[in-house]
Amino acid sequence: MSTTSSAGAREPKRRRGHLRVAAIMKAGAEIFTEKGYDAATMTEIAARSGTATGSLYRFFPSKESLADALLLEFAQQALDGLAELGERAGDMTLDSLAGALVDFRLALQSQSSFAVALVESRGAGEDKRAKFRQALLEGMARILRKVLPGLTQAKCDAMAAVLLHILKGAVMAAGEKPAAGSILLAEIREVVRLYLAAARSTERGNLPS
Amino acid sequence: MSTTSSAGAREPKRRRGHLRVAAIMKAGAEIFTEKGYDAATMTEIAARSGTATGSLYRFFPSKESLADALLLEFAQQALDGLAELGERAGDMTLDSLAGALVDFRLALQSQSSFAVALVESRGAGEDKRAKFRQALLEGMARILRKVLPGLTQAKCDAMAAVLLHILKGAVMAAGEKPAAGSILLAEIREVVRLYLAAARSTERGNLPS
Amino acid sequence: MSTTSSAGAREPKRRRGHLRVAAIMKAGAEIFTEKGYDAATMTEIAARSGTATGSLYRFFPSKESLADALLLEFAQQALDGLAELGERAGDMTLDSLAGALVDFRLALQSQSSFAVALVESRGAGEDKRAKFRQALLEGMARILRKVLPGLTQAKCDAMAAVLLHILKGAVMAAGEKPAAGSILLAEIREVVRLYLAAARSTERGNLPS
Amino acid sequence: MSTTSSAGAREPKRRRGHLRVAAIMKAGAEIFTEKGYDAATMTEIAARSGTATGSLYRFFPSKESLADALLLEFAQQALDGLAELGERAGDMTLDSLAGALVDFRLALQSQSSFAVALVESRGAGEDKRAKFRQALLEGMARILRKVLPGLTQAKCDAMAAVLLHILKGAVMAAGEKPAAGSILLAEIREVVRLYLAAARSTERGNLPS
DNA sequence: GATGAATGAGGGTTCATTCAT
DNA sequence: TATGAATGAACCCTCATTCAT
Repeated sequence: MSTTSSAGAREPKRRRGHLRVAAIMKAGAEIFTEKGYDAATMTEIAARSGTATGSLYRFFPSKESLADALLLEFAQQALDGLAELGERAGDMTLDSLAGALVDFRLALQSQSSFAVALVESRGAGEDKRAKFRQALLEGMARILRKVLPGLTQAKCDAMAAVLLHILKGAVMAAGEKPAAGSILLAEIREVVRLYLAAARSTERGNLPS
Repeated sequence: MSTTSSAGAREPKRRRGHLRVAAIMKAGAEIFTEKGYDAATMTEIAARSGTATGSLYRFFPSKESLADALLLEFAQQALDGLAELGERAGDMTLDSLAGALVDFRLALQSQSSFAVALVESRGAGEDKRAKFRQALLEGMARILRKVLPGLTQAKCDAMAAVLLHILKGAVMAAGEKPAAGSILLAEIREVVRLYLAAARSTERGNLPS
Repeated sequence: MSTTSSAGAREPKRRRGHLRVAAIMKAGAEIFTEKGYDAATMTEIAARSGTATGSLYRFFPSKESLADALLLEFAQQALDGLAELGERAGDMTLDSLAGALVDFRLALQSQSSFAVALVESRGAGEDKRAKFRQALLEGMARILRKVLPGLTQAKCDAMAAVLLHILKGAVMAAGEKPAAGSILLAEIREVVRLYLAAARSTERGNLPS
Repeated sequence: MSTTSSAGAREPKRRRGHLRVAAIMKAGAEIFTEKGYDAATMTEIAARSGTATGSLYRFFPSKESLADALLLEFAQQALDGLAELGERAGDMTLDSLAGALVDFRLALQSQSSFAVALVESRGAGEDKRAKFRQALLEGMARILRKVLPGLTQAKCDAMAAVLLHILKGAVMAAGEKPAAGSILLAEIREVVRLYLAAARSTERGNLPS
């Protein structure tokens, strides 16, 4: 009881804490996206999120830690999205997989366009990004193994890396004027499809079962 | 002879100036690449190039001007390389063109690994980059029109953008351990080849002659 | 009561802010006076006022803004003093007006010795100074019109400018050793008196009523 | 003979040196006038005078020394002009002396408008200016003693200082639009005349002979 | 715990002065 | 001796971070 009540007493605080953190991360995401890591200022992030600088530093003890948190969130979404796609992948044609991959990447971007800037730009934190990248690669490789089971491990890893890169191009497409953009998107989808299809025929040779 | 000697009288200065500029651009390239535009400091660039800050500012009157110079050099190389490739493209199979494109991109990167960071990075100078990118796209589109004359203008432009993006992946490959790297490179070459080949069959439809 | 206490809650901060600003303006006044605008450094002003550079910039976001504030304060005092003198001027003999003008100028200087350096000094902000000077001239002309109503507008304006300049000489007097200084002051007062008296006889001619 | 010839051998150099110095001082005067002491740069002065920085520093080993030389030149002119006026003063009415004094001050300004800025503005070199000012005061006092021989020494010195200050006002007049300017000048001349005339009647009392 | 004023190291840039040529 | 490129201390200003309230 006392436990419960004390927990209850704390709950609002925690909830408030969560709201604060969410507000800060939202503001951070926006401002990092707008200006890049270096040009973003903690003061502005604090202001936009309606937080005092001191409070901001209670939740994120440094600018880098805020960027890290944002990155982590991005990684979470990316990995979750990839895993979820992996579960559906078995039932898909390569064609629709290609589309799904592009959509996945676009969704990622629109949800967390900020993080990309961070992932690309920061000098420090190389290792964190490497780890995240590794996880992404594994997620992608898992999908490939599911839809193209005949591939060697090495081929699978290489394809994962290449696909990840190609998909990044979808973002570029989204930045263009709608007309040109949708053509670009179609092209990217087509490349992905071609790549997967080619891999399938390669696979045939390996897996004559 | 007297000409030579009199020319020599100022040569050392000029030569030293060129050396200085080269050293500064090298250091700038490195540090911009390592840290990005904002986080790079003129002081560090000066130090790494063995120059006093004041001297650095004699050659490049602002941080931005140094970045611009680096970008220009990169653009020059990129555009020249692309143009040169364009001249050879007519005589190539799509296969060898794919290889040549990848090689071109790699050469670009190794010569000017720096500029990428700048081209990607945030801030002012958006327009300069846009212009450069436009030039690059045109160069690529020109090649495509040469080897795939049946393509529509729009398809050509879209392919140019997508190819440019895919080729950027070659850089990633170069950053890997040799073993994995050469596999990755091979994959990218393969994707490019597939993409070109697919475009050629599309083209057949358009150009039934 | 509660009002008082709640007001008091922020009072210390505000009071400290005011003290800070006052200390900064004092230091700025001193150092601008000692070295002139360009040679004065924000670092030294910060140091002399016991403030960190960053804090200084919180209150005055640029060197120019500090100079402006100083100028404004000076202008305020000058204009107020002149206006106040103008109200008393009607009841004064020209003799006591001469003394009052000199005293006014001296008071101005001792309160704000700083601003003179700024008003005189070079650079941007020419217009602000021109505006201020214009206001001063008008204030002085108003006094003259009151005590010498027969003067033409043009004569009045000219006299105002000349008087303002002569009075500036009082400052010079204040900078001398007391003995020589009081003689100088007496001379200046005398010149002013002479000038006013001469204007009055001129005026007689214009206003034979 | 050998002396003569060796002197002759050196003469061209000396002459060239003098030309250089003159060019530098001219450029220095202009640029100090245009921008003030601090904002003027040795590089620009060198460039405008067609001199290499190194050479400039051979003649004037520091920025301050150049300013000093300019000041000295100004002092020379001022003192010479005053002395010359002193010689004519005996034969003049107070009226024409007033005019002559104003003209003298204006001439000084137009010949060396630069130096005023230097005399007023610089923090260092207080002593040099004091010495110059002292010489000026003596020159003025000498004139006064000549035209108003009955004055006490103290009165004379005080008047000299006040007159010098009033005359400075003539510069202000010269800066105005012609119309207003000539009115102002007339006023200043009038004040000077009044001041001198009043002193003469004072003097009468002292010197009833 | 929350607040936001205060801090001061560090960034880009300038310029008086020096010194290799 | 003349030159002008090189030097580096110092300037104005910013902002991540701390701490008194």
